[in-house]
Amino acid sequence: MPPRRSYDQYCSAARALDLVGDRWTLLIVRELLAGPRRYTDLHADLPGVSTDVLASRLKDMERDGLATRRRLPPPGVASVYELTARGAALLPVLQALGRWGEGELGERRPTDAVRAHWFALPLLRALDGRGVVEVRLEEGEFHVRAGAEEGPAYGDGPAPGEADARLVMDSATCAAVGRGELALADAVRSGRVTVSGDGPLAKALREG
Amino acid sequence: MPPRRSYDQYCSAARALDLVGDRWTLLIVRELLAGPRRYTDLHADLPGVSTDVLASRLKDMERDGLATRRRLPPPGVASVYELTARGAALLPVLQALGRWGEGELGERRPTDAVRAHWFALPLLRALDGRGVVEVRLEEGEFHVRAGAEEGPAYGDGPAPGEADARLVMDSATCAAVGRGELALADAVRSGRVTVSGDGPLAKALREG
DNA sequence: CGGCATCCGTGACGATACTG
DNA sequence: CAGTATCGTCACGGATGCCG
Repeated sequence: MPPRRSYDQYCSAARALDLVGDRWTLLIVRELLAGPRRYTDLHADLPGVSTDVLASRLKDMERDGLATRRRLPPPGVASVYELTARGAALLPVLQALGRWGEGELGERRPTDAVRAHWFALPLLRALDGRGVVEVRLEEGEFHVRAGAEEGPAYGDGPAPGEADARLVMDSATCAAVGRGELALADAVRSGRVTVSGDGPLAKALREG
Repeated sequence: MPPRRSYDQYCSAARALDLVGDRWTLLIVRELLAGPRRYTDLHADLPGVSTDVLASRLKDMERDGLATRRRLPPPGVASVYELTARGAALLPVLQALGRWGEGELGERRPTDAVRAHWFALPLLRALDGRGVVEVRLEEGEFHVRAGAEEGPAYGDGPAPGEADARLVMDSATCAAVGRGELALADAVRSGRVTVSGDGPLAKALREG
């Protein structure tokens, strides 16, 4: 195992890039912010990454304390990767990158892959700690745990526990809310978002 | 010229990494946040970058609208690179990376390069818009333009215009203030920072 | 079948030398 | 001074094979 390549600069940003500056690393973090994932899941949701690079990145992340590998309880021989607290602390980095990248996003290109939970990252800011929200788009369903102190920040599918609100919208609306162009309350008012659930958040959203 | 390599994901963070995810790119941005720089300056302050990679990154950044090349007025045939507004908007990304990387920074390694203005990036947060401040460390002098709407966020040497305060401290103190572990006012009170200048900020700092 | 390891072709990178 | 040219090396991407 060769020693990790470093920029060798006494600068915290350069040190961060020593750890997460390699190709694919931050996108793996984005995936794991959605909760524990198996190797095969990661490979499926990161089209283009080769098997050896994915394995190598996961090893690096384990060595560097960003992720851990955990055997799932029987039955099954599966194991999952999940972020450590240190790894999860990269959320602000991904948010800053995402905010900056919004200007470049534009329309979806035919070659672009999409996963529903990729819409969760920008929503996390827009919801600003207002609880656990489930969202259904045409592309799929995901949930956001805005303001949750521990555990994954978002995830695929319905929320594991009780959600504070369920929202149905299209991806353009979801993107606009995530960008902050459209307040969630306004989107509900204009009928672009349908709210269900009976938590306080759901009621507040329905009643404007 | 080969088409730019892309992750091909409909995700703003992935799009951002398409543009700034290559090795050295964000560190070049960090350098240019200190103001216009010549090719040779960049090469000198980024030990380890090869000449062709530096030239290639600068071309990419020009093509992508992150930086522009400008001929300096005669005499001299020099030209400088400087960030566009789009490029300067990467400041939050570098700040997020820097904040995360603080935990890894530790003591300076013998192989680590240091430049005075690398200490400016974390200070920008700690000063929180309190004006133009000049700082002198053993490693050199730099200035921070906290809260400045336009122009470079920081730079080497004394500030081009009038500074609101001048501070002398050691690099450990500077790093602690940048990390938020030590309030600037407390550092002044304990004598770890010497304040000069007669602007309101300098007076406020001296008077506690 | 999930989780890699191996092999191979291509492109990116790093160091040095050289040029307008 | 500001790059381009060259070259060896390494990282990456794709395919395939192995092994529990």
